[in-house]
Parts: sequence; structure tokens; C-alpha cells
Amino acid sequence: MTYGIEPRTPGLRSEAVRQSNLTAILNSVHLAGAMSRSDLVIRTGLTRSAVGALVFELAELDLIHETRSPSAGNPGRPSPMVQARTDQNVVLAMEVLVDSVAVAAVGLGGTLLRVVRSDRPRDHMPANRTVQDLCRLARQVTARLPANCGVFGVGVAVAGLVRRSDNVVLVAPNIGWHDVPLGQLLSEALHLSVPISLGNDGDLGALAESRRGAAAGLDDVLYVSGEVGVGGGVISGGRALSGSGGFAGEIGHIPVNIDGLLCKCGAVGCWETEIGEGALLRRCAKLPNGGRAAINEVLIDAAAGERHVVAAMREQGRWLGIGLAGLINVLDPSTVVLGGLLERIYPYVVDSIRAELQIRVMPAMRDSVSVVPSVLGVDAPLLGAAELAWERILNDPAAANRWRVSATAS
Amino acid sequence: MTYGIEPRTPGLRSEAVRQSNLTAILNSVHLAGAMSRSDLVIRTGLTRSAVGALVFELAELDLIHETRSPSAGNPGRPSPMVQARTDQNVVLAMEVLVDSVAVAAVGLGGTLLRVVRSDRPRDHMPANRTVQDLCRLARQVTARLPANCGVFGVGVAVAGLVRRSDNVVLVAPNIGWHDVPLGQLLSEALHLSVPISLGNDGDLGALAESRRGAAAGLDDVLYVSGEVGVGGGVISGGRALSGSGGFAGEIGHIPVNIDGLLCKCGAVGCWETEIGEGALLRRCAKLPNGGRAAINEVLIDAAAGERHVVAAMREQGRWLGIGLAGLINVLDPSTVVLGGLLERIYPYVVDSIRAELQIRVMPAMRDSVSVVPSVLGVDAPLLGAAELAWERILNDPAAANRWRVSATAS
DNA sequence: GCATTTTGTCGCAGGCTACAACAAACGTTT
DNA sequence: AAACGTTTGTTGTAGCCTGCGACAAAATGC
Repeated sequence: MTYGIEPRTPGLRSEAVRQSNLTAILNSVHLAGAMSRSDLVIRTGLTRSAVGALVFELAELDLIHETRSPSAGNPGRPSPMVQARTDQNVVLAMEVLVDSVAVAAVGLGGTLLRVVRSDRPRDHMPANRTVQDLCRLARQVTARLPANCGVFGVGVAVAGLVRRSDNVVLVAPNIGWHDVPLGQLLSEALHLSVPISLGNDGDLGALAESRRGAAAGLDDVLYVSGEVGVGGGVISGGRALSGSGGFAGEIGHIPVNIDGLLCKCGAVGCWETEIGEGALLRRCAKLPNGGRAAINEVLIDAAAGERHVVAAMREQGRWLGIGLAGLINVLDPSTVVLGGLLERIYPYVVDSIRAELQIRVMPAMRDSVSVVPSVLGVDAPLLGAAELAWERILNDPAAANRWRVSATAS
Repeated sequence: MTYGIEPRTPGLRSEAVRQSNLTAILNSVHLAGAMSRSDLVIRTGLTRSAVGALVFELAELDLIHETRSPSAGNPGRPSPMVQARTDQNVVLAMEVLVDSVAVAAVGLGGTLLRVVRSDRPRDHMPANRTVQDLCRLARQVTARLPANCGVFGVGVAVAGLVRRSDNVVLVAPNIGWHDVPLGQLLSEALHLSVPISLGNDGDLGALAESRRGAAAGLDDVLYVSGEVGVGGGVISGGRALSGSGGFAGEIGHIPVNIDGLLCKCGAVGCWETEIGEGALLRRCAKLPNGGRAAINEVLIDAAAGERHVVAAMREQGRWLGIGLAGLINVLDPSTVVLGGLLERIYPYVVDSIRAELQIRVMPAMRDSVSVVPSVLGVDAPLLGAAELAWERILNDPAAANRWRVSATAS
């Protein structure tokens, strides 16, 4: 349901059709999993001969392969299954959060092949230490990949504002970074001559949940992730909402309580001050800097039904609902996905959220929106970073061999 | 600066290239005005021969025509100017606001050829009366069109929530409508066998300002229009943000003042209660229902520098800034366009807005966003409705003759 | 084992643009 | 005024890509 007017359209040459159709096929098996060739014919609307040629080309590129489909009992010649060559085509997905870093190999098709996480203190951390950590984890991951495995790129989810044009982390307040050229540092340290793409962890979490998670296949998704800070991302019309500088989705700092508390950002009454980790600990009379341990205590108390913790959760949910209501009125998502800390407290806050939405969201939208917990959990940003890294290949599969690098060469 | 991953891609046939390239040419002269054929070659990246063939086809369809370009003093063979046949190709643009209706003929290229407005009381108005009014105005407009003029469609901007799939106005609180099949009613009453498209006035205002107004050519625009209610629209990545049901952009009801006033929508502290017409009148100690006359008085007082009106404006601006800050943090627009009442009070509120944004918007965005008044003024929703009506032709120019209807035939 | 159904394959036709060579129309220079 | 250089429209050929129709292949069911 869009105003389908296209923006400035550059001219197309006839080869663009081939490229677009290769993308359609590869994207199908990447996102929807293995399917038969005749499924692809239906999905794309192309003819059997066209799909045949396209599948052949992708198989030549070693991106997909065909297998005999198990006879399903139908009459007629069986159509071979087309599936992504997951284990021979991977990207590295990395994650730089406030209190952890992680590296994973993600196969074409979205399979998480190997994951290595490493917790770290919440102190401010110099960038080169982080780069060293990431490289160490990356070596652990690549060492265990099969010999004939090709690596196509690196995607990095960062808990901060990222300038995508040159892969610089402009600000990562909770990590203490400022104008860190993370892309360049990684590229020099990794010894892997593949393209590196950075993205905001909230944006990439949203991407992952809308592709493979709680909102799989949905085109209008709001993802809210409460970690130390509150981040999020918006998928609208199937595309990530990026904004003019790529900074869209800074939902932690929408003003919701004008008479509220001072936020780390300098303003008063940001949403983060009411729904962040600190707010929950405050309401439960715990030390606001108690970190993960304190949160775990709170969750245990909540599960036990402790009266004042349950009340704190209700209040937390009320503020969650207030902020969500505004966002829903602006964005009209079909689904709101709650991740991070918000996923963990979901059962205790969902009722107060729904009550608040019932009051504050315009009727047409309040009946259609659903609020659900994340299903990808902590893996969401990693899987989103992988999607980001795959983008180049998916948009031009014919050029795959130009980007493929042997995993063991590093 | 987008995460350029495309959503589900259907297969393309080779004719899609022609269609896309025709669109590129027609869109160029529609949006950027007349330009030479060699300009089109540069703009599209196509070859001279391809552009030649495309321009020839569009001229055959009577959508564009070529004129000898005035010799610019350069050496070389002069390139003919290509321009839209504005006066032979029009759409009807209609507008249903709370206290006025309007109809215009808008030529290809966006020229406002004829406009007829009609004010009306702010009472609730039955839909068939409005339809009659629109038809009367439409006859006045079409009667004065040239004889050989073709009409391609009707676009309607409505101050309410619109379901675009079947052109039904779900709710228009200030007009008192509920589930009105306006598209169907108009289609029966107009006796014009052209497609009708409805859109929300805020969304269409945003579209117009981002195409031909204060944010012309910009891809990430937030448009806020304070009329009786507060509406708005978002252009993101060059596309109108629509949301899952097409209801996105209901920015009047984001919660900003949790201890504030009861809104007509039933919630407390909606933005509309702080920046709407009623809020301004309240702060100036006027009757909240004084309507346009009272607003005019306030503006005269403000221009005269009356102390308490200026103070009221400052407070109005502060709340404008608070709400805008949240929206900017979420959407990262390059430009915020203020329309309707907000355009008229712009000079008196802009400083308080800027001050508030300075505190509340994240650093990376606050330095890049600009807040400007509308340049299309009251015509913005009409011009947006016209863009909506042109959409079909722009996306498939070769089918133009299938949709063209003689203006005098009605 | 034969009919039926479904699907892959092959050759030809149609549509579209790139490319290169040529022609046309301008200003400039001699 | 004529020759020259420059820019641009035009024309014909080649290359790319998909649709279409006919045929072959591989399954089920009687």
C-alpha cells in the first residue's frame, strides 16, 4: 500500500534485465530457502526456459546447486530443488556492542555457521583493542571453515552512529568512540581483501527480524532493542529506513516525558530514561549501574511475582507503550519487534504496553499492529550484518567471482 | 545513503527496460522541466540513439514535444528542447479539507492551470454534499480547458485516513466522516471515466513539497502541516512513507506532554494539543473555536509585536521543537517543511524551534537538518494529489492512450 | 505397459539498447 | 565567404535477453 511513484530513474540497459532476474532467483533461495524450479517459475512469473538459464548460470557461479527432489506423490516430471550453497559461500558478520563483541560466519541463505562471542567490561575501550579482538575471533571462525569455502564480505553491526559512505563510526557514546574509522582499521588488520560494510546495530537488528525473525516477510516493521542504551530500526515498504545521513532510527531519544530525567545525551525526558536498563533498575530500587547481574536479579524477582518488581514492570511497560504509540502513529508498522532487554521483560510489560496503545494509537492502526518479542534474540544484529554483507552479491550475482576470496587464504 | 537491499523482486521481461526508460525520460521533463535531448542523454546514461527513439515515442503519444532550442552560443549542432505538453495533458486535482474544498487542473509538468476554491463552514458535512460541490467545481475547471485537452485521472487529497486499495475515507474526524466510499461516489457523479486516487492531505503535501516545493529534489523530507488538526507526511529515500495500511504520517498524535490536555482522539498530551490552532488561540487567550478570524487577529498582533502574543508564539515554538526533535531522531530528514498555519507563524516560532532542536536532536543530525516554511502554501496538497494522479502515466507512458479521456466529453 | 500429467530443453522470433559511421547544424577562423 | 572543428541527430548492424511452441523426459495411475 504505497504511493508507488518512483524517484529519479536512471536509464536501464538490456543487461539490467538479466541482472535483476538473477537477483530474483538468488534472493528467493536466500530468503525463502530451498524451493523447486517450478516454484521459482511461479514466484518470478518468468518462463521455464528463462528460469532454467538463470539457475544454470547461478550454479556455474557455485552460488546454488540443484538436487533431486524427493517424489512428493504427484504425477508429472519432478522438479529439482534449488538451494543455496550455504557452506561454500559465507560472509563474516561482526558485532560491536557495549559489553560484548562477536564474530560469525553466515552462509548464503542465512545459516549461522560459526559464532564466537566475547564479553568485555563496560569500560570505554580503545578502538584498536576492539579491532584486535575482532580479528582474533575472526581467525577462530575462519579456521574452522571448509577448505573450498569462499568469503564474500564483512558486515559489522555497531552500537553507534555510523557514516556508511566511508565506514566511520561517528559516535558510540556507550563505547566511548568518536570518529573512529572502524572500516579502515578492520580492513588493514583482517588481511582479507573483501568489502567491509558497517551498520547501526538497531538498523541491522530490524533488517534481520524482518527477513528471518519475528516479522519474517513483513514489509513494515519497527524493531526496538533496549540494551544499555535504547536503539532500534525501521523497515518500511521492505526497505530499511535510513534517512538523509543514514542516522534514522535513533528512537531512544524521542522526548516522552518533558518533566522527566536528564538523559546522557543532554536533553530531558528522552524515551531511554524511561525504558532503558537504568530506568528498570531505578524502579526496582537497584543500583542503576548494576549491569547485567542486577538485571538478572530483577528478572528472577519478576518471575517469582515480587510485588514491587511487578509494579515497576507495569510502569516500565506504560512508558514503553507511550513511546511506541507515537512511533506507530508515525510509521504504521504491521509489527513491532522487541529485542534485547525488552525481549526478556516482554511477558511482564506486554499488557501495560497494549493498554497504552489502545488509548494512544489512531483506530485504523491500533487494530492492525502487533507487538511481539524477538525470535532471533542476541543473534539479530549479527544476522542483519550478514544481510548487509550479502547485499552486493545479491544485487549482482554475475559478479560473484570478482568478490569471492578463499577463506583459508587469510 | 541507504541499506540498498531490495525487497522481493519479481522477474523482469525485456519490455520492462523500454517502459523504465520511457518513464525516466517523461519523469525528467515532468519534474525538472524542459531540457535538451543531450541533457537527457547525460541524465539517463543512455545513448543518443536510444534517447532519440524514446523521445520519438513519447512525442507520438502527444505527451511531449520538441522545440528548436534558442542557440546558446556554443559551437556544434543545437539539441532540441524536450518539454511536456502541459496544456494538452492534465489531471484533475481535488482537495477536501475541513473548511474548504478545491479543484484544479494540473498539466503534465506540474503546472497549475486552473484552480477553483470554495470555503465552507466547519460544520460536519454529509459526503454527498461534498461530492456535489466537487463536481460543480470540476465542471467549472474542465469547461475552460482547451478542446484538444486530454484528462488522465483524478487525484484527491483528503484531511483524513484513507484506505487506498478501494479509495474509502475511513475516518475524517474534523469533517465528521466515517467509512465514506469517496472514490466510488466521485466516480459515479463525475461522469469522467478516468481512474481516481485518494490520498491523505499531509502525505500529498509532503510529496508536493519534496518534488516542487521547499524541498525540491530532496529525498528525505518531513512535512508538517498545522491546519485545524495537525497532519503531515514523510518522504524517505525519495518515496512516500506509507506504512502497512497506508496510514503513516499521523504525526498529530505523538505523545509529547504526558501531563497535558485531553485530545479529541481520546488520549492525553498529543502533539496536536500543543501545536494546533486551538493551542495557539488558547495561549493568546482567544476562543479556541474562533477559527480563521481569530487566527488572523493573532497574526496581526504578532506582527505588531504584542508582548503576550509573542510569548505565546515562543511557547508554541517550544512544543513544535519538542515534537520535531523526536521525529528528526527517528527519520533523519534533510529538511523539515512547515505548512498550513505553521507556515504563517513560522517567523515567530523558528527561533524557539531551533533552540529546542539544538538540545534534543542527536549531534550528527542536528547540524544537517534545516527547518523551512512551505513554498507551495495552500497549493501543496493539490499539487500532491496531481502527482498521485500522474503516477499511472509516468510509470507506463506507452499506455497513455488507454487512459486519456477528452476533457470536453464530460 | 500405456495414458496422463508435469516439467526440462532446444531453436526461433521479437524487443531493446550499444556501437560505429555518417550527416546535419552550429560557431569560429582565415 | 569558405573551410574547419565541434556537437548532436540518424541509421544500420550486432549483441543480449526473454517469450513461445514443439519435443523429450520422468513421474503417477490404471
